[in-house]
Amino acid sequence: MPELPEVEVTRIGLLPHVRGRRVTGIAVRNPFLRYPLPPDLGARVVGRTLAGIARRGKYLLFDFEPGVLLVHLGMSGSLRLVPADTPPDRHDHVDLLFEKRALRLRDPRRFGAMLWLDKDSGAHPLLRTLGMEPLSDTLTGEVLHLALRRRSAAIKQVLMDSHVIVGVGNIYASESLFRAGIRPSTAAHRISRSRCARLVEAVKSTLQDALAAGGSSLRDFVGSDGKPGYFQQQYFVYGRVGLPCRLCGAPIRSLRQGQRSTFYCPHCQR
DNA sequence: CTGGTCACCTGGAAGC
DNA sequence: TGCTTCCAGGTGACCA
Repeated sequence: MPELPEVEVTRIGLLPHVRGRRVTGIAVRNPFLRYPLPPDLGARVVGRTLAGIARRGKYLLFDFEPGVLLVHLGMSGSLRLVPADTPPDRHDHVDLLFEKRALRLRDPRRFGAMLWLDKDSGAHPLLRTLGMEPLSDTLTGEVLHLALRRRSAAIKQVLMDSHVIVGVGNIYASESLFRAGIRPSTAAHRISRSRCARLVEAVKSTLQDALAAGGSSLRDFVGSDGKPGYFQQQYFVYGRVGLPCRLCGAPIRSLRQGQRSTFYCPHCQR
């Protein structure tokens, strides 16, 4: 999916256009996402004013005061604002109508989600168990070192575990480990305190750089304005198997971890 | 609790 | 050209 930067780019892009606006209708063309759409979604949001959009991990939280509309983009989801009369594509499953414009959810693979959470949305099972926000001050090298103590799994897989840290997906896990100079296969609990500090800085800088570039243009992703991001031009390792490392020239290698591809430089990462 | 595997779904690219 | 196989941003459920 869109990882944290792409989700945040979407949030920031939408916010000024929809905050304070009233939902005038909805259109559901296919309610079968990862979870079925709530049958009463229309009754919950139509006529309500959107107070703001928050983000927790890769979840977008549309605040309608009495409750929250939770949206997850899965692997292939995107949200865009289009003129309300724009003909839908075959994977445009849901529209939230705001007067003359539609906030349109497109998701070819349908791994995404759209749910209604009543007050106290943070207590929802999907949100309650989430780990630390990587860009918050909560995440420090010390805290990460502690969190990794009982984890013998490979650091790449622990980095992607949303119950530890949220928002770091397959692309940014590889990129962060490259920046930190750490082998993705290293057992998490064998990483020293000082290397954890370096890793935390690498995760933060990777996500921030991606955010500044407007995210990555993924196969199925476009930002809320329909424009692509450019961060993929800055990838050090992701998708670069066989190509020379941008720092040392050694050929980038790949391996499989938990049925996902990992990329790393055998010389820069130990 | 932890780690490993599977499933969910569609489409594009590569291989034969 | 057409069919088959593999691969893709996520993550909850299930098992040992």
